[in-house]
Amino acid sequence: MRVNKTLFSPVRSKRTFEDVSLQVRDLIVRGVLKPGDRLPPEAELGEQFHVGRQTVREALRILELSGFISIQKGFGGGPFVKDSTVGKATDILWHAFKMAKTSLAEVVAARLLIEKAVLNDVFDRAGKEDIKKLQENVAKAKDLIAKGQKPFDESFEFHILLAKASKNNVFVVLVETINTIHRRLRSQKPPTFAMVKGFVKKHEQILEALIGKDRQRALRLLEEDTRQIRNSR
Amino acid sequence: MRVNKTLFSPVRSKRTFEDVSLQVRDLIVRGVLKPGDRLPPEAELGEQFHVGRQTVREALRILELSGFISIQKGFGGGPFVKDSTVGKATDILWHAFKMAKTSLAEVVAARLLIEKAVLNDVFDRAGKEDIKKLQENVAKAKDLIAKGQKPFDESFEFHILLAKASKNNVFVVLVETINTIHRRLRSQKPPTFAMVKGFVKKHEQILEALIGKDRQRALRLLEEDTRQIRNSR
DNA sequence: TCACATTTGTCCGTATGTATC
DNA sequence: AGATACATACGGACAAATGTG
Repeated sequence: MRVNKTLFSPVRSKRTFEDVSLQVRDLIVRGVLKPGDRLPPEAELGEQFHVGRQTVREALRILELSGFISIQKGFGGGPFVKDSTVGKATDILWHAFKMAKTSLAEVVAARLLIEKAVLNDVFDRAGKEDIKKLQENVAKAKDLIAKGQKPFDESFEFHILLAKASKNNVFVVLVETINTIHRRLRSQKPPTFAMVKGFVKKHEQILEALIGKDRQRALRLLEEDTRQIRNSR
Repeated sequence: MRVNKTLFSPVRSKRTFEDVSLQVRDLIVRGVLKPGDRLPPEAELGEQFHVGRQTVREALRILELSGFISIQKGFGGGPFVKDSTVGKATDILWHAFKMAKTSLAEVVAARLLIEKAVLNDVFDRAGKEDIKKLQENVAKAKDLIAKGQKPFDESFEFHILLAKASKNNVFVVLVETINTIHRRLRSQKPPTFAMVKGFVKKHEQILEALIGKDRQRALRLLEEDTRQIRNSR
């Protein structure tokens, strides 16, 4: 009796460009190649790996989409090692949600639950530096408002800083991802000046509650903040 | 004064293969092309888009890595539209966490907080069908144990079913992502038979608490279950 | 401003591997 | 077992972009 090969052999698809991309990826993940490093041009990579240029290009496409490298054309150009890979994951998840016809309400509900869990952790773990960064963020946002500008990025950054104060990198990535998706979902109608002003006001109050160690008030304020964002559609 | 081009022109979509992949991706996202559909072979796609085969191939690489299509070789093969795009995002996040040197403790903490939030929602939203699916899952796991096999996938699936019972697609994706990463982090030491048996026991108790509407007990059991998994390293 | 070198982007022709009928 | 249809891979060629002198 012949062994069913689907049981034992789905391990290798034997595609050369995958092999090449995996080799380069490992060099980056293991830190041999560091952010900012320039890889050899396509032709030279082909010589070193003993493969054609087309194969190299397909490997580079994979690495580029995965966020490991960026590519610049022309003199002095070529593939460069990038530092962050979160953005591309956000992009893929965004399309995954879109395909699954995920509603805005679902995203808001998920965002609220996660940020509440994060905030709860922040109360136990935040240090002086974290508080300081949050204060600077709010101060900058208020400054921009005073100048008549919308502190859109600062308003977004506040939530990232909160996640960082939880001292858990997973939360930073999750909050970044979900909030980006949330922002994209309602991007057709950007918030008005009054709305952003309301966000900053809430952020200031959350920060006060955090300093005053008033956990329940902070959680309630965060909920109001998120619902405020939801209604901005 | 010359306008800084980084302010206005980061829109560059000058690359043909990006254009091609975007066009095909939109057809899939908008549902014109549905899961299981077979796309024309590379040569024909090249003719329709008026581009070369290499350009088509690079576009297909992007779509493949993004999880929108899979590619089969040989007669009757070609690019096929896939249904789920979550797996690739998980892969990218996994490497992102790895590069950021995220610890197992951080992943476990994040997983626990999210699953507790999800379980809390499940108490309000789960219907009869959800309970039934969870019961079937536990029954199958117990059955495998009785046969002396490790119900590894079932033990994983239980948490996905819980997320689905929350009726929020975002949670399904998040739980799937984090749990997969958690599993990979401890994959060097797979759980023993006794451990998996312990998981299933906890799952059964959580299900009982869910049916009995004992929210606090269910949350406590979930915490025990997750900590049990952590200790299996 | 004008070449000029470097490197990616693109196309074509061709050959080989692979899965199905 | 052989023909077919498809992806995979190579090499050559030229265009386009980009920085240098």
